[in-house]
Parts: sequence; C-alpha cells; structure tokens
Amino acid sequence: MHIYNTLTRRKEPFTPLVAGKVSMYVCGMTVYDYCHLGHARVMVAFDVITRYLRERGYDVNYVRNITDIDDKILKRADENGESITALTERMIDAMHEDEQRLFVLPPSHEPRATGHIDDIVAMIETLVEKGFAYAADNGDVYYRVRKFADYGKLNNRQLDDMRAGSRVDVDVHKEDPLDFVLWKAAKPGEAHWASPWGNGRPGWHIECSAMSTCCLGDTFDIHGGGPDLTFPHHENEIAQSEAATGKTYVNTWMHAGAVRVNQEKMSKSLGNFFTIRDVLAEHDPEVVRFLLVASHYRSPINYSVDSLTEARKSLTRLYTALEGLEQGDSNGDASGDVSAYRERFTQVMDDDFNTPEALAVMFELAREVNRAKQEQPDEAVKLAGELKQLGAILGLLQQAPQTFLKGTQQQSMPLSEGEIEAKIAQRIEAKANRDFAQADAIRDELANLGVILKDSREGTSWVFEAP
RNA sequence: GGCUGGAUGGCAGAGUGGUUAUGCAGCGGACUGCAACUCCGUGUACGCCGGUUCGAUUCCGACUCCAGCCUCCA
Repeated sequence: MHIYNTLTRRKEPFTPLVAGKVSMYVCGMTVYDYCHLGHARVMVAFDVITRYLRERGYDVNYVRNITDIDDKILKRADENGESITALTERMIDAMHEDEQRLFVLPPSHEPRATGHIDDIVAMIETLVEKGFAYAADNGDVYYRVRKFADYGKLNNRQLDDMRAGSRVDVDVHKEDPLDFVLWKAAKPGEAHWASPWGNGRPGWHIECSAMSTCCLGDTFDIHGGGPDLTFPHHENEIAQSEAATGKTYVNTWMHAGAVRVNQEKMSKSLGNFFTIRDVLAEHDPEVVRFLLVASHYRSPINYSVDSLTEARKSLTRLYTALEGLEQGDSNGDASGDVSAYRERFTQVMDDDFNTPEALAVMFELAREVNRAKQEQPDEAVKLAGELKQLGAILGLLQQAPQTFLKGTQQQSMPLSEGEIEAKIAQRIEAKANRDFAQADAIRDELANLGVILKDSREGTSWVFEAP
C-alpha cells in the first residue's frame, strides 16, 4: 500500500509503526457553527480511509478532536447570549447528526480540548523548560519559532522568506512576529483555567499536539486534516511536538483537497459555504457522499447542483443493478473467494486510496450484474452481493435499493407511494385492454411529477427523479 | 514576491512512455405496443513551445492560465 505524504511530497510505501495497527489523528471541528461541505469532505475522506484500512486488516485507532474552547466560540456564545457549553454541546450534537446522515462512522476517540487542559499545560511547561517557549509580560505564552531548526519543513518554507510578504501582526509582546501563542491570558470575565502563567486558555495549535500525543503516543502513523491546515497549524504542531518530545511527530501527513464554489475555495471567511444540513435538506445524503468519493481525496472539487444531479444519476445506475437481487444479505460469503473485481478494487485502493478508479471497477461489476440478470440469476445474486460489499468499503450502497430509488428521503415527492401504485394499477388495466393511449397518458402524467415507470417481466416498478 | 498543486474528449473525472478508464450526455442497434430500465456497438481527449526517445498526453525545461497557502478557516 502506498500513501501520498504531504511532508515528502510523494507517494511512499505505508508501514505502520506497530504491525497490524494504525494510529491516526485528524484535526476536527471548532464547534461554534454548523459544519459545511468542506468539513464533510474531510469527514468522508478519512472515513473511507479508515474503512479501507480496516478492510485490509489493520486495527485502526482513529482519533479526531473537538476544539471546544476558542476565540470564535467565546464570541459566538456572547452574540447568541448562551453559555459556551450550551453552544458547543449544541454544535457537537449537530455535527454528529450530520456525519451520521452522511454514513460517516464515529472515530474511535473524540477528545475535547477542555478535557485535556492538564496535558496542554504540561506540554507548554516542557517547552518553556527547554527554551522553546517564553511567557510574555501580558500573561501570554509564545512559541519561539527561531529556536526550532526544522520550522517550515512541512510547507517547504524558510522563516526569512515568510517575513517578506506576510502581514503578520506585529505584537510588541512577541520576540518574533512569527512566534505563535500557546497560552492566552484571560481577560476579566472570560472563561479560563489556572496555569503557572496565570488564568487563561490554550491556543489552538497546542491543543492538537497535546491531544494527539496523549492519545496516540509521541510518534504515530498518520495525521490528517483539511487543506488549509498545512500552514500554520500543522507546521506549528510539528514544532511543538518535536521540540517537546525530541522525536518524530508523525510519519505520514495527509491532506484532503478543497471544496470550491465557482472555482473559489468554500470557506467561512469568504462566506460562500453551504452547510451540510442545508444541502441535505434537498439532496439524498448518499448522493452527497457519492459526489465526495467520486473524486480523489486530494483533488479539489467544485460544488454545484449540477454535479449533485450527475452524482445521483450515477448512483442510481449502481442501485438499479442491485434492485431485485437483495435477498440473503451479503452472501458473497465464500471466504478466500477473491474475485477479479475485488482484486482490482484492492489494487487501486492500495494506490493512495484511488476511489474514482475503485468506482470504475464497481460500475463494471454492475454491468456484469445486469448481464447476469438475464441468463444466470444465481450468478447475478452473487455478483450483486459482491458489489454491495465493495460499496460498503466506500460507505455506499448500504440502503435497500428500493429505498434509494423511490427517493423516500426526498421531501419534494408529490405523490404518496399508495397514489403511485394506484396509478400503476390503472395503467396495467389500460394496457390489458390495449388502450395504449390511456396507458401512455398515465405514464406521462407520472413522469411529469418525476416518477419514472419501468416495465419488466416481473411487473412495473418506479424510480423517483426530482424534476 | 515565496511555497504547493493543477491544466485530459460536450461535461465530470482517473490513468498511462507505444494497447478500452469510468459515469453523465450524444449517436446506431437489440429488447418494448411505444417508452423507460438493461444489453451490444460507437468518440484518434490529453494547455502552449522546445528537448530526451524508435515513439510522449505520460519524462525534462521554458511559457501561459487556474486554484490554494504565506492572516482565523476543513
């Protein structure tokens, strides 16, 4: 198996520190608002990675943190007139709901910053002792960037180059403008914890260093996150952790690609973001997931309603192949029976999780299923079982085909299932009387409402396609 | 200005030093009362200019353009 490492900028053979076990940390959310599609991308990308690693037999310890204390949280709670805890609990619940709807499995552990203040303080103390950090007059504690020789290695950046074009605040309390805060002194009335440097709260970067090493050890296998975290966040994590422990922090750095809108990054600062819940109000969650998986995890994707429509059509093709063959769930049981499809699937997934290629294999398998449906029903059931199993590795195709195809999830459905069935019965009646004009009229009427009829030997079924 | 990526057929999106990605859309055929679904067939796409090579979309260099990071952001 090969994985692209952001640190070395190439694909490398993947060998975990401990045979058979993978330790992975992913930067999670700062919970002051609802998650948007950019968050969804990271959630889904690392969900697929976890599912696949487990499929390959690894015991994956997947840790994804929650930043539940931060300037933005304080500000938002204040604006809303609610307590910090009320705000963060509300957003954490919403986040869990969003990911569940997107078929994202929960991480193994979800540490919260506020639950690790002792570890954070301990790490800062170590950094101060070793001379990598200093307490300033204003009560803040800063990281001394110039002291860490490797600073910039993740982003291939030189400290002196960065000074030239940057607009970093010149803070009189900092020795160097690029020094970053580890501990922030509390202003009167602000939430705070006690520390050797007075009351305050942790900086963002130190939280992740403390929580990851705390949960996974000084060195671990994979660290992931969104594309905009490489600098400064992950660079700072490396500086903090490696200075504190004297060991390599992370072996493989993984970063997901950005979600764009009109070829611009979707972000909170640009205000061009779509929340997951807004999108799911109008689109099937699995379609959204399919869209995310249909591109490689490192490629940028441009979000649009058109791309969702196409994703829905593609997914419909897969579910159509499965339709009518769902008896005896997952009966591709014969262990050791590795088909050519599964073999190819594994081969492309082994190459840095190439999900688009994996989907191509699934589409070819779907064609095989459709062919077998005609001549060899038993074979079709077996192949369909395999298709469903491969789908599970990507977190797809786990609904009953009828549930997906009939669009039970969609609120725009104009007729009840009973009404549709009644219309179909009328049409069958008309067809029996060879009154094709009437039969076609009924079919057109339903088609105009988005209900597409499909006649087969077994009778008439239907699919809902939002008009 | 510095640092990362990227530019593929009508659209989306993988990949490869010489041979089919895949999906959607289109076209022809089969099936059908007619359709839909499905199946069969069908497209000489690889930003621009040089170089290496028997041969480059794929490797190397220049150029143009796009996106991201350099400031909170997944």
